[in-house]
Amino acid sequence: MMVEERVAQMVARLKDGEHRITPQRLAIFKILASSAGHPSAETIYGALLKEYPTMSLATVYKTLAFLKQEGEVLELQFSDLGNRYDGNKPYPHPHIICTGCGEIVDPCLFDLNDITQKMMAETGFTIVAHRLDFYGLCPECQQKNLNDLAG
Amino acid sequence: MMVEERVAQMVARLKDGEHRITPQRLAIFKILASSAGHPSAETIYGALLKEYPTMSLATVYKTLAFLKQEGEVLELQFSDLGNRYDGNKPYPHPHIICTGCGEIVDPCLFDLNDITQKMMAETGFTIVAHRLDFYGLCPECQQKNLNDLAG
DNA sequence: TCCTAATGGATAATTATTTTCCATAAGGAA
DNA sequence: TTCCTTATGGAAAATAATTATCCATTAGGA
Repeated sequence: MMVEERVAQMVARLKDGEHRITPQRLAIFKILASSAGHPSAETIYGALLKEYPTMSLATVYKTLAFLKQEGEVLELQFSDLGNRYDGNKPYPHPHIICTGCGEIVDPCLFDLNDITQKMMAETGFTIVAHRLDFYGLCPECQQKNLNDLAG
Repeated sequence: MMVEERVAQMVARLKDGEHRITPQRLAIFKILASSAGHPSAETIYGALLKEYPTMSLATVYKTLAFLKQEGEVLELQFSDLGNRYDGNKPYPHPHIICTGCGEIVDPCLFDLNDITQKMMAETGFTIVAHRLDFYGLCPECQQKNLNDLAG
């Protein structure tokens, strides 16, 4: 989906819910829609400061909480890296996290529907979401490690 | 594995590494080995206070960080629930988390080896660990919801 | 028993996130 | 377009989890 398309989608959905579209919110939507990675609140805040010098971190957090509640953003919780946000695919999907540089990548999708069904049958839970993260070193960090060993 | 067996295992491994076995550490090992659930640092601290009135939360955190580094405990990070610890199966395995009561259950195991192999081939990452969490309502919370609606 | 580095505990510090409170502004209504 | 109401933004304080500091204590080998 194109960036403008995704932004328009967020705006439309929020208007339906009788929520206001403010310049600050729109700016945050744009950042989320145009981020390939998974920015933190702090990263989003930093990217907005030039255009919105009065922007407050609290506003970023409020907007993220709001988008999360509306199902328009996926929150990935990390107590060490800080939480990260995905506004492009706000539904469960796998991630690969580099333990070297902290990069978070979306691999091609595959779904866990079959496994989820089995889990529900086995445990009696009603499962509505999941999270699947793989941890390792990205190609760049692997190379860097080799160089460090050689040098 | 029996509780004593697991505790003995932790003690043996730490002694190998030239680490000291103190009464406080031993007590934390026992709690971890005998917890079916996934206690938080605070929960472990609370359980120890009766026997060790001078126990400090810092000691619990230090010991958990130490066990994590030694690969004897699995840390599950949650920025909202607080981190939880699993000293019985300190290796990646799936969890089911109840969004109602916060309970964390281990379903029967299945492995993601095949999927992990595919991920590595696709992305070029060297994957060394993963995390798979399912979110939903446990049977008790489902029943409670029904009762709330009826009442 | 002695010795010494590792450890425990009280406390302060950090860091991410949330709340408060009030002035401001969005956007529907007139 | 102007007005009005109420949601929102922003500064700052408050929370809460976790980590670091500092020093007295103690585990456990010599």
